[in-house]
Amino acid sequence: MSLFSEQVYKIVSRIPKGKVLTYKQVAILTGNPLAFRAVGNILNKNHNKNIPCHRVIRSDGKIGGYNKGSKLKEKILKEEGFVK
DNA sequence: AAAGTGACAATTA
DNA sequence: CTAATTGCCACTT
Repeated sequence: MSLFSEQVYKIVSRIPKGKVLTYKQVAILTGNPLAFRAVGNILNKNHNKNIPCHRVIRSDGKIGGYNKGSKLKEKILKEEGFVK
């Protein structure tokens, strides 16, 4: 575990239900606005169930991916009432 | 230790 | 407007 990943986990886990953050936003909150690339990488390698990684989407408004299947991610977002 | 990978983003054509 | 290219970071091998 590195400081960066730790920050990412902390922030993502703090995302309230019904809300979503973009990878860029998360990167900014971690303190590295240019590490949006790494944010996705962290969430991808570490599929922690304590962390709602499905609340993180692309800045383009696209779903992006999901360690359990991007299909499920999209489903969850719709279930939680998030609409782009 | 060095090179490669990826759930991205912004720019250019 | 959409499609393709380049740059970036941290992690994995």
